[in-house]
Amino acid sequence: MDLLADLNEPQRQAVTCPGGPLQVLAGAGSGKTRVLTYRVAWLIASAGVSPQEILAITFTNKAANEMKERIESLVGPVARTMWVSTFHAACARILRKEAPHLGYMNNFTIYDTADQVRLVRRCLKELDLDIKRFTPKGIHAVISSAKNQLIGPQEFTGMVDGFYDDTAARVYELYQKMLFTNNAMDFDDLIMLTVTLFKAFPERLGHYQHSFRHILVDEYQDTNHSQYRLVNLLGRQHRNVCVVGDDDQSIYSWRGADIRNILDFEKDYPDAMVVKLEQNYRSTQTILSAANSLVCNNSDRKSKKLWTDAGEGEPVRVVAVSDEHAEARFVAGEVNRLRGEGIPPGSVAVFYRINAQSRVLEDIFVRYGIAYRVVGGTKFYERAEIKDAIAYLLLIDNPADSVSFMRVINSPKRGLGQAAVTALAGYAGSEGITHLEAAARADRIAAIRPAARKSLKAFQALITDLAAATASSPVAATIEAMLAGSGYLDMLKAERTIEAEGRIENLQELVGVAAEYDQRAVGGSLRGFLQEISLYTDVDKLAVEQEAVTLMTMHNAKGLEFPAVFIIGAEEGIFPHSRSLEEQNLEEERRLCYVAMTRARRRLYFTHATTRNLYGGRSYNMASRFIEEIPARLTRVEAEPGTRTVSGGHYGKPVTPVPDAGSAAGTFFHAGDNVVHAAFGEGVVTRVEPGGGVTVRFSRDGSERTLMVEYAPLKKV
DNA sequence: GGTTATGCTATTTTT
DNA sequence: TAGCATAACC
Ligand SMILES: Nc1ncnc2c1ncn2[C@@H]1O[C@H](COP(=O)(O)OP(=O)(O)OP(=O)(O)O)[C@@H](O)[C@H]1O
Repeated sequence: MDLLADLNEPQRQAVTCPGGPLQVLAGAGSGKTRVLTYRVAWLIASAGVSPQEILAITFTNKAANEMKERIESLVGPVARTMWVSTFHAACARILRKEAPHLGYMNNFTIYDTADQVRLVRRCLKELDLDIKRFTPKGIHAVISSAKNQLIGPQEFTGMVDGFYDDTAARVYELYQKMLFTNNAMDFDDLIMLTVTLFKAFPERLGHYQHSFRHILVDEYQDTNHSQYRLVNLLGRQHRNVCVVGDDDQSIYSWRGADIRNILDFEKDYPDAMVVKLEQNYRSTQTILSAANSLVCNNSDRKSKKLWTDAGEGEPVRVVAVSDEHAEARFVAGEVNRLRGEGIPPGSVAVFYRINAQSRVLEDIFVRYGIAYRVVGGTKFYERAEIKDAIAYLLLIDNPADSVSFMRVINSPKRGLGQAAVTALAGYAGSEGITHLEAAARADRIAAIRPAARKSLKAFQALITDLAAATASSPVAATIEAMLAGSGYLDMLKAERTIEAEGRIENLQELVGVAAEYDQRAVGGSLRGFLQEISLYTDVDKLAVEQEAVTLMTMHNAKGLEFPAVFIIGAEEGIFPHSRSLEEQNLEEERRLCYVAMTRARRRLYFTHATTRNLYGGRSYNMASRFIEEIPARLTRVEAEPGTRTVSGGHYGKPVTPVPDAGSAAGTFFHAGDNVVHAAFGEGVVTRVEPGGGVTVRFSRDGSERTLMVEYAPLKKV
């Protein structure tokens, strides 16, 4: 069987394990994901397991799609009926069928984090609590972590004490009630309610236990308790549970992930077969040794061997720069240099600790003309206009959804004030009807003025009409009709600003996404579309655009690999982040560093800046302790000219100056260059000034301005 | 009731 | 710094 030809011996052993509990605990790049993928393929192709009997769990939707594709390429289209998804998506799929058992409707809405926090805020207000003291975010975090522990509202109330937690418990109860009346669930509910369902309806559990003959979980080190329980319940009958992971790569404890899940697997399944993988197929020996030395500073870990036959490779480069601009310029210059070494920009990734760090990088990349794409950050689906549009669609699909109703009832402005909306909500509550139904009966609500009544009724009619039309029209058409009919598009057009144009473009992109869905999904529906995008994040659409540098947080980098990796902002306070230090999470930060480093195949860089602007203030940071945890023999330490380090010479090695990456104005702009400025438009360089300035004459108004190259949003054309 | 301004605040990581 | 929420104002 040629499936097995792509595997080494221990991998083959894991892949062909006939059944029973199986654990693969192994270091980075040792082929764990490959094992999982091939095991699924093998089960289908050689063990007579039907694809429908397989449940494979991945960490992101993107990883799920990749795995599906890979399996399909190994065993053919039969693979399409497998369940390969995230925990959340799998549970959502189960609950779409089973929700009525729990009193929810099948078309429940899934609230994203912002919706959840908004709902908590509403609960706090309803209970007349001090929002300053009990911040919606804080309370939400408490509720979320309770749910991750499978602690429902009543149970939570019963077990906590102390004023804060008691208050949180009251909010939790109301919050859960509100979700229920809105026919909505939050992310954590997806898992918790699935477990609840299985506990309350054993025959439903039996059904799924029976149908999932094999359960496989990737990135098992980042599962939380509720997910653990779920796997445990589902796997009870066949006991064909295969988990794959690396305790050193557990980086989501703040989201409830519990490293004990993987460490205790053998306790839960004493008969488990345990396979170790020790050959790394990704990185050079230098990178591996560096990462390993680093992570050895953690206690409480299962030590793992890891070797490679890829050779020594280049030293890890550690570069000191003066500030974040110099840092970005260094990276940009290096990206250009790497091209010459056969590493195109598409093979380069830049990782940072916090999203805010991407800004400067983007600025400089634009100026250098380097293509890049940012993964994560302000996400497409979190933009206000997209959320508004989706809220309309959700309301069309689920008239009971009061959060969506509230979101869009006055955007665009419909002449409804606080008073009218409150009266409407009150009426809906007392009559036990939805907000939308209440809008239809606006005439009966005394507190609402005639003009407002009229627009409420019009709104209700709009939504109802759109809902009636959805069955017979493609999703894209529904969205277009909604944008036009609601006046949303007109509102943006009337604004006549750059931002509004951008928003219109975003909405067009949404229509595009829907059109793509219409084409692809046979028997597609508005509901299907909404369900698909409700669990969708930007990481999932990380398209393999060639030639663009990838910018993302280290968390997003999990599971990926790149020939060259830059880890920027390697400074105390940033990485490790000061907040993590406060919370005693140094070891998790170190694991994050380990994950980031082991994404690199051949080249690895750390940069740290003496000073940087962050949150509006200037800070001076020492180089990250993580840098010092890498043995000096594996690194090459350098400093850009003019860089002074904070603590001075704490490296074990003399510092070699690095040639300037080309920041001087002269190297970038020449008299006669055509340029474009973000605010002033197109122009031409008339003079290059000493000291990093250029004089540009702008064609728009004929003005001449002298600009500092370092700061001006100026680009060659 | 709507608009605008100012005033605040919170800024880690995300399915 | 910027993004949001509330307050003052029209
Ligand atoms: N037997 C093998 N022969 C050749 N290449 C392999 C083999 N096994 C894995 N690889 C390659 O090694 C790389 C890492 O594999 P994979 O992503 O499965 O590892 P992993 O253990 O899941 O990594 P991580 O935990 O770091 O995300 C991939 O490029 C994969 O194609």
